[in-house]
Amino acid sequence: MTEIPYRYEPTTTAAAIRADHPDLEPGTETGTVVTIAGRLMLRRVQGKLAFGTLDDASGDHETGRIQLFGLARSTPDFEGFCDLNLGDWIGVTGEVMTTKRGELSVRVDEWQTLAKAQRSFPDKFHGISDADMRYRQRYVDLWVTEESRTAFRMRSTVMSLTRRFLEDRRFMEVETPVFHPIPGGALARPFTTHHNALDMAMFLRIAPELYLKRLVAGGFERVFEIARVFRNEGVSTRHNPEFTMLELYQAYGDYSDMMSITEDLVAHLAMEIHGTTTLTYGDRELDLSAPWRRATMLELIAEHTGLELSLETPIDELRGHCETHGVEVKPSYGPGKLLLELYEKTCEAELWGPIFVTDYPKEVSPLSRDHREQPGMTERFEGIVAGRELCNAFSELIDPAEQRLRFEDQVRQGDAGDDEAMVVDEDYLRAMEYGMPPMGGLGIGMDRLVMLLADVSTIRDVVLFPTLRPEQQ
RNA sequence: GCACCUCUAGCUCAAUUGGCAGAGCAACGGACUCUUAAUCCGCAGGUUCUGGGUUCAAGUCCCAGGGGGUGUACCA
Repeated sequence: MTEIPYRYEPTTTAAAIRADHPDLEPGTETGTVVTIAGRLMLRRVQGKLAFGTLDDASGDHETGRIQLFGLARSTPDFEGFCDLNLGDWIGVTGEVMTTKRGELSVRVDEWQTLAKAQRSFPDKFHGISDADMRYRQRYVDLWVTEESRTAFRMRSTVMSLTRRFLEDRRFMEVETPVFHPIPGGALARPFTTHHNALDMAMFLRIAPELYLKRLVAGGFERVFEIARVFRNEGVSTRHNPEFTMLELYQAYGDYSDMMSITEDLVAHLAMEIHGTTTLTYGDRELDLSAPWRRATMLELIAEHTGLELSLETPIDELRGHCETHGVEVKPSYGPGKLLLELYEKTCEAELWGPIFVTDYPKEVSPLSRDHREQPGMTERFEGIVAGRELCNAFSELIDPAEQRLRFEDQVRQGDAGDDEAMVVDEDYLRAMEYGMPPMGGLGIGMDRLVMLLADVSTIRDVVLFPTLRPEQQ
């Protein structure tokens, strides 16, 4: 039985050794003694010599690995070293040197098993191809699949850069409840749970919006939250039941300020991560540089279908156009909802973008403020990139009387069978009644943003543990 | 939810028309003093996702179920 130490103290990493020792001649002995730790990914035993490849967390499959060089005459328990299995974790102390063939290596002068792999690692060359296994056993995937490590490192970088970007603009990060007594802030079906001591139903949040706006009413003029939200919907390459949304609210701003922040943030992330705002997504090029195109929903419908429509268009005519374009409608839909459906089915997927689609009907925007020029419309926009909604933002509705009317309209839609309609949130109205300043609000789907930056086509490649059915016994 | 595809050794994959389930890697035993997915010799490894059916004979065909993938719907 190998004794496993309780702690181990590496003095450096594979990447650092590489960086510190570029271009050594074959057969060099540097005199530098290091201690490193990681996982044995490859092994080549040749009689009285043994070569291993150790991976650690310091880089990718090129930079984050280093060769180990063991010799029968100097490596303690050489037999044991040769018997190590792929997947074992080990610590090694020895001199940094190059082999006769010039490969930078650490000579194994001392070594220590840190973990035995009791299960055999996947094929060292082919890795894992079974998607199911990659998601269920992410702990294996991360070691074996280079792209997977890269994507999740990038995700972490995106979150970190986003925080810094917003803090630099005087936004304050806050945390609001995940358990909501009333689900609100978005149109979606919630997950329900129950609090035993309080004996009450609770809902996992579908959006942090209403709490964040309460904070602005409370005097925190610029707030943001990177919020895990939960929606009880189907799963797909673009949807995971729990996902991460950035929401921010800025007092005294409006939706045009939100467009600027969105453009600047996305371009900033692209520059920091890729050094350019021109990315490849799938097999197409994507230019994220500001400014993004802006067009109203009605303009886009006209562009894609040739139909000049408006909220004044007779409703039967709108229904007819929906039918022509294969859009399913319910009798309860008003003109606003019909226009939105028409836009989504005929335009959205065609927009490679990036583009801000502006001016959404009041009927489908219960939390946005009336458009200052277009009656029946609100000052709302969605950012569409690569045919997908990336963000949603508006000049926030701040008038409690108007908000009450919007809520009541939602209740009517709910009574008419829309199980995603909102309900009246009296406390939110009370907060408004104390006075809520004009503000702009923005929500960005962070998972989808990372997908764009990492050039992956399924959300499961940017969510560490995506929702799956439990494995059968 | 619906449609299509898929499931074979720990991993990656073969298996002709329905005719004895195989290989590489890993593991295990051995050889090898400069390897780079090391190489060589040897050994072992299976409820072919599950359950039914057709057949002399099923990994293969049929039915039902399960997991996964893709598309579609739902999802601002």
